[in-house]
Amino acid sequence: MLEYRRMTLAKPAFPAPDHDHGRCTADALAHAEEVCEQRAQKFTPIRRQVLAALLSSHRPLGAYEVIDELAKSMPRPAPITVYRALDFLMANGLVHRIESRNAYLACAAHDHDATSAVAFLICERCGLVGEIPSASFAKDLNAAARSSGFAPKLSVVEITGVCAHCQKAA
Amino acid sequence: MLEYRRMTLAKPAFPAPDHDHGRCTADALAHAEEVCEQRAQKFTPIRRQVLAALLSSHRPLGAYEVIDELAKSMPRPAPITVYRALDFLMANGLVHRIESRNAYLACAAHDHDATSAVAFLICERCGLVGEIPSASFAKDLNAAARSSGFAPKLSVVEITGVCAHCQKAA
DNA sequence: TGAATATAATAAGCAAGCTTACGATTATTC
DNA sequence: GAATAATCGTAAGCTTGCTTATTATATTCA
Ligand SMILES: [Zn+2]
Ligand SMILES: [Zn+2]
Ligand SMILES: [Zn+2]
Ligand SMILES: [Zn+2]
Repeated sequence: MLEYRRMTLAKPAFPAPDHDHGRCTADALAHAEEVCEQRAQKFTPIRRQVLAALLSSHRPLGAYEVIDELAKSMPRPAPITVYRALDFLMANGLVHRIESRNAYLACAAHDHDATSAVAFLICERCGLVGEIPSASFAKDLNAAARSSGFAPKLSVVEITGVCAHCQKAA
Repeated sequence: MLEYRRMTLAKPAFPAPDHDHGRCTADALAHAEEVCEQRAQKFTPIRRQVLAALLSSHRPLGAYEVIDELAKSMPRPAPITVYRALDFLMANGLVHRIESRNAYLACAAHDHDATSAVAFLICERCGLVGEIPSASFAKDLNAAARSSGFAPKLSVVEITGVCAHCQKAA
């Protein structure tokens, strides 16, 4: 029961419109610090700022949108600066790349391991993106792949649709 | 048994290195003609040529690669020309877009209905791409999505890994 | 045949994503 | 404290993906 609560709390499938986003952001930044310390990686100001920019919403941002976001609070960074930070954050499992959008999303589920597959739920109305743990389907997916002798490594699973909140609003 | 043969022939999960690709291409073009006729759509020369370019390999090609391919046998087409053809071919289920590559792939499984989800197996060694029918996993995937109230519409499932042939070659 | 529609060619351009090159700055390490 | 490595800033540029606008060519059909 405790385990169940912990899991459902730790892995919200989709960001609820009324969640405490300040807390949500603070937690993510704290988590990032922790991860970097554990791995002896440097969570430098620019890396923090890029992550913070992504955390400002639960929407994936293109690299140039990140630049625009940062430009609000500092001298406009060059693309390379942002790409370097994004590479770092992705390498450490703090940011996901949404392939179908060429965009980047701050990881909101700090408990899946960095290498494991994640599926994304992308709402076509509000643009918010949720993560669902791969456990529930990766097995079947990988089995289907392996049935033809294919050795799966990395899975991109991105589901577009309408989130619960936007359905009600319609 | 007959049904089984038909299905495995019609839905090869991954293009075998020794398959009769000439036949494979001819079949696909014939199928395209058929589909267009049934739908009263025009399978014009440029559309045919773009499809043929994509069929030249089982690799996804970017729009500019398609242009390069066409340039070999005709005056270099403008981007817009190719994009129009690609849009047409996608709308009629003859071509898939591989989101994680910003590239286009000729559909090699002429029997899945145009709207249903498909998963792709992308070999990171040889670059070939196979399709697997969604049936085997779409159910679980959609169920996982719906469990959080999300109404899934379109799924992008792209699995990178190593194909059977490249595993042997290694 | 002539109007309406669909398709294609021509020309130009924009925006996004990403990279290369190089010098400056900061940490680490010996 | 000098050498090394990691990080960052600056400047420039490349490629790809895709669009807009306009004119021309077929097709369809009344
Ligand atoms: Zn939040
Ligand atoms: Zn929504
Ligand atoms: Zn083939
Ligand atoms: Zn291969």
